[in-house]
Amino acid sequence: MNAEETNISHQAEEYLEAIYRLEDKVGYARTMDLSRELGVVPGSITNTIESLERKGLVTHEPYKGVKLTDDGRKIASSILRRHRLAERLLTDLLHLDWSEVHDPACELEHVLSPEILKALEKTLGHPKRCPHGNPIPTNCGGTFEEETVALAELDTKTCGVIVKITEEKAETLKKLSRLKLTPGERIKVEDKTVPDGLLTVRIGNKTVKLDNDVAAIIYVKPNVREVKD
Amino acid sequence: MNAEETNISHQAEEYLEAIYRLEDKVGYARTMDLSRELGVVPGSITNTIESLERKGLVTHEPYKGVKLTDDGRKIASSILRRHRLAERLLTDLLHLDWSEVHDPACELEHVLSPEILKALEKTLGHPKRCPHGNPIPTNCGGTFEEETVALAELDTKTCGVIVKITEEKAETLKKLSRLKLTPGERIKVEDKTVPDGLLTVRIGNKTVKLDNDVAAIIYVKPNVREVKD
DNA sequence: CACGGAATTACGAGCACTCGTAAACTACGA
DNA sequence: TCGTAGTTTACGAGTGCTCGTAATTCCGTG
Repeated sequence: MNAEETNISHQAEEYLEAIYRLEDKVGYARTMDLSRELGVVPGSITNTIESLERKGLVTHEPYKGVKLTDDGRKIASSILRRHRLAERLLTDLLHLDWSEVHDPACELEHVLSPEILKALEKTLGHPKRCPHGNPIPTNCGGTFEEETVALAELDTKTCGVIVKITEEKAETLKKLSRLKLTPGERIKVEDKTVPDGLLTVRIGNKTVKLDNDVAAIIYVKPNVREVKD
Repeated sequence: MNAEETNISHQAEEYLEAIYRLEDKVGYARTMDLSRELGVVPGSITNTIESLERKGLVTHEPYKGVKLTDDGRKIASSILRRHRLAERLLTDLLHLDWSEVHDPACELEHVLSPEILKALEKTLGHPKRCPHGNPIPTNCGGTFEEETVALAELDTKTCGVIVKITEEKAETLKKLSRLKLTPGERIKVEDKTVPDGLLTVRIGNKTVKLDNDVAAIIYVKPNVREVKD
């Protein structure tokens, strides 16, 4: 059935996942980005990328960037799928907070067999998004992306519903969780004129100030009252 | 907090788990048993055992057998705990059949953090046994063992309730599952006089013949109508 | 066109592990 | 006392992977 030896190490899976995420977010994956993302020195990145290229999972144009091949994208989206379903397992079934499920899901994603995944997806009711609001790739590798805009780019005095948070650092998420800045919540930009990159928003019945870098990872669907799952 | 470096590889965890199971079942763990259990040549077993001994996890009396130390037992029971809770996750929450959860649980057991485990146990309602009926070690390492007897040793014409199945080979379990020979079911020995190591039992409204080696891994609580969880 | 940041190359090295082999040894029952 | 199954010993070896270093090369910009 499967001609090629798909012998991917866990670490290689992490590489593919990171590339996928970066392509998703900024359209390309550069050495430096991967280096930062994975906590590995640039030289090592290039080396490992080369080995992934030998396996036909990425194409690498020197000094241009890395792109997933079809095979690579298939694997990467499968990993992301496992990752995000694992996150929903942790939130929906084990009732952990959405801000603390990313790291454990990084471990789980490597041990979820297709059979488990199938059962998991069925139990969860075929969710479309992970707890952070990012889309869960389908079994065939497709994703449906909601049209959203970064909170930082929303006009003053406009409302929207938080759709997704595009960063997974534990402490950032914990902060957002405490402020109830959660996917699905209604949010309104009160003031953008404050100097020093601060943004005033209304969430629930509270008003909070946000750093611009935080406002850059929160994506919102503007001018709607709610977002269907 | 923890003085010692607890740096156990996954494979070493499998060793400890196997030793624990064997001690439980027959009271000791010999090289050959481990060799069979783990699919590794006897010489290698002794080698690895020696490294476990250096870590203070087992004691090894040459030509006598291996025993877990207190430290080793602590780790082993924690692994078994993770393993069996993982199995219940798969059966109770993901609705997989109890006959097919052992192998995936072998993978899961290595990535279940204490936090996940705690949430899992709470969600499951603090179960006392795995889907095969074997006791789940508590957080402190204790277990409560039901008093049971092997089906093979039950007298003719006596009834009992299946408490546990003490083997985890997928095909054996699948066979039992198909026959509804499941923990919790009432069973009655109809006939033991058949030659050739066959045993006739009544389960549900059917009568089936069992090999003696199968009857040896089914443990029963005799003369009761049901077993509490 | 020179400069600085980014990327690449070509190593090496370490590691941690795991397992197998083959030869010697022990225990234990016949 | 002997034989055999079980066990230990002492190696080696592969292997697979991952990462860092350091020197070089490329690219775009001023």
